Amino acid sequence: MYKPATIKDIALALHLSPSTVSRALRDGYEISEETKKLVVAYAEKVNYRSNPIALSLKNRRSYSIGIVVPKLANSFFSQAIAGIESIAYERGYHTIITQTHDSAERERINVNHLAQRSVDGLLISMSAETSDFSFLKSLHDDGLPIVFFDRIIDEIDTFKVTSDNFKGAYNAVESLIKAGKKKIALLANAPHLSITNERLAGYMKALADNHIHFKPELIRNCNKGGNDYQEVEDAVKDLLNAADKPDAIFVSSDRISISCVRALKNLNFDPKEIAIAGFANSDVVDLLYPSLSYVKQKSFEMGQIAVEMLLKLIESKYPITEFETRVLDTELHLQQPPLNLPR
Amino acid sequence: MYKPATIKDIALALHLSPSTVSRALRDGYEISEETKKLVVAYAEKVNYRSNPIALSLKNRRSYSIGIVVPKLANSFFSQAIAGIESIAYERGYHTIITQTHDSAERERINVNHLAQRSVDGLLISMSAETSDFSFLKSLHDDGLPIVFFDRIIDEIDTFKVTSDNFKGAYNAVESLIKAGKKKIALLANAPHLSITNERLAGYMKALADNHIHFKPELIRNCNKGGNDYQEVEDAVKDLLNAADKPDAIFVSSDRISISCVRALKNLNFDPKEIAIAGFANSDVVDLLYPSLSYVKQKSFEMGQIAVEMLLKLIESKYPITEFETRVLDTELHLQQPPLNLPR
DNA sequence: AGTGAAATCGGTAACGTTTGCATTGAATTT
DNA sequence: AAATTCAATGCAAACGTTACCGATTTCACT
Repeated sequence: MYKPATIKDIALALHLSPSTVSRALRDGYEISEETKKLVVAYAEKVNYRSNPIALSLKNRRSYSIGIVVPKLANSFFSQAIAGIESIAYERGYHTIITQTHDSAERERINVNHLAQRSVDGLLISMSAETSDFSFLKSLHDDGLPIVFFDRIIDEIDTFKVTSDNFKGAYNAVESLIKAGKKKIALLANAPHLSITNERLAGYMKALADNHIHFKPELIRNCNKGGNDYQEVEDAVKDLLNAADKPDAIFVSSDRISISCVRALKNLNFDPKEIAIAGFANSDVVDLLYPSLSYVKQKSFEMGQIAVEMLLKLIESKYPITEFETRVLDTELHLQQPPLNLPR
Repeated sequence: MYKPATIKDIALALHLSPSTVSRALRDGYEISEETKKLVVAYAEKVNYRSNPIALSLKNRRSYSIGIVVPKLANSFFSQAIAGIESIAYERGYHTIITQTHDSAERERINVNHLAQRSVDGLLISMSAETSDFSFLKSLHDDGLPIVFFDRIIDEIDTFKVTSDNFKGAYNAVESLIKAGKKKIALLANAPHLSITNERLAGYMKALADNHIHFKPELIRNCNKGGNDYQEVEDAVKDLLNAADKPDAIFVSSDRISISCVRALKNLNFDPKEIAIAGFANSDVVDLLYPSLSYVKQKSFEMGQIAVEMLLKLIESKYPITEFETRVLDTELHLQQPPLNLPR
């Protein structure tokens, strides 16, 4: 059985008390240089490592932060996590990553598990399914530092980072209009997500500013957030079989954008006839066919900002009451000119 | 400050001792039904959750397993993790996911951190950069259960799961030959990875079986494992600018396959002239252009099998000395017939 | 010589939980 | 009635660490 050396072992071997050893290892001022050297040397020899579990129990601090995202396979989130880690490691924190697969129940379980593992704080992007935030609210009320990113919620007052979803959507839809599209459908995520509504607003404003009448019948919500391909294909089929067939689709969600591309391919639609623009952070969007214009979020930066906010909360001596919601720009990548395809 | 209810709190409130409360909650036979009901009811009321940290300290068990992979953004790994979680949660274990970004140092840090957090076991797929396995070996010798998956190593004797990389490569290369390709280049990952060599062997055997002379000058290794796009583009450019230009490329690594597709696009090669076949687990491979034949690994299943092996190790009463290496089949998806592209 | 301040170290409790052992009281047996 | 059994509960130690409070020694200064 794996049994690492403890402070007690060292104390016993060196005929010292555990407290002296502890202080020597932490370079306490009250310990003589001589003893320190002795202890440090012996600790080195037996490869002593302080036991983080014992420390967590004692200090109620773990120097680790919990991350909760819907899906790791979603590039946006894995990029954001990379951003989080880049800062966290630098500051001496470890990360514990969990995914919810957009299930409200799994989210609750994961969050509670993290809280009890005494993570020092939580970074969370909400699952599409969650509508009851009370479990988070009570943890937050109890003093657990939480920062929301991307899929933020209004119900809890704390630091938040998200993208300028309104503008991102506006610009994408505008680009479609400028390309001559007149009937632009909207394929959206679950309607109670913050990002869904902001992007919907951007879509509507772009239409209005360009004097295009808004038609509710051109909107489809995919409540499973693109986790279920069939749902997306059905929506696309439904839209494109309508009498008043749209000439473009704006997709307001990362995963759904991909599914929409696949649907157009599977349904054999001519890419010339129906343009796509959508949010997408996959690192291969530019290689997809049919190709699309895409709105890319600054996922890595968002992760960095989120974790910095969280560390501010964690390390602050005094309770913080003034919170900020950072909104990041998005990047619009226009659909590439028609491929130079082989005949 | 966040402070959940403890057994002591309950004991105090109910004028009982902590031990009685503990036994009541675990349904100990020595406690009267009456008391049990009382305790359980009160625990429910104050939302008592046992403190996993204290339990870990006491039992030297954490009911959590550590996962170490090179990169979450790599679909293969996020799929494998989903497989791991599906079983782990069912069996009452939690997962702690970390990524190494193919850095040997980060790998060592993460592994040691997990070991000290007293995970009950480790699931690891090695970083491309690692050549010194001593840190793993010593942990394993000390009794930490470890299971390797996908990128396995010979140096440590334990359970392992990987794909039939030989056959996967063989079939892919064979399919290229059947499609009439004669000069097939190989774009490979770092040469000291287990999977690299197995796939190389499959490539060579397929050539030999089809009486194609093996030419070492058609091989390029990307030591950064596709994390550096430029490295791949350079290799592709180099290959295709040769006098004896290949008519196909077999890519023996997931990320590099994607980079290769991108390189062909950026370098403006005619997909008709140069075919690609490669390992790839991205969920959008089928939508890429230029398109390719791809070998898909059973990532989800691999994760499931790996975690089952690990749990066997963890929960076994007696030390296990007979180890198995499972080898999973791969699926070959042939390049789709030429797209019905718009003129 | 006496006082006291450093310097250096040890003892103990505490974090939350479990567990072997001791204790209590009541019920049962002889 | 005394002895024995049994059910129900409490006590204390332990997991590894640190913080507080003392204890001891040395040494300088009056």
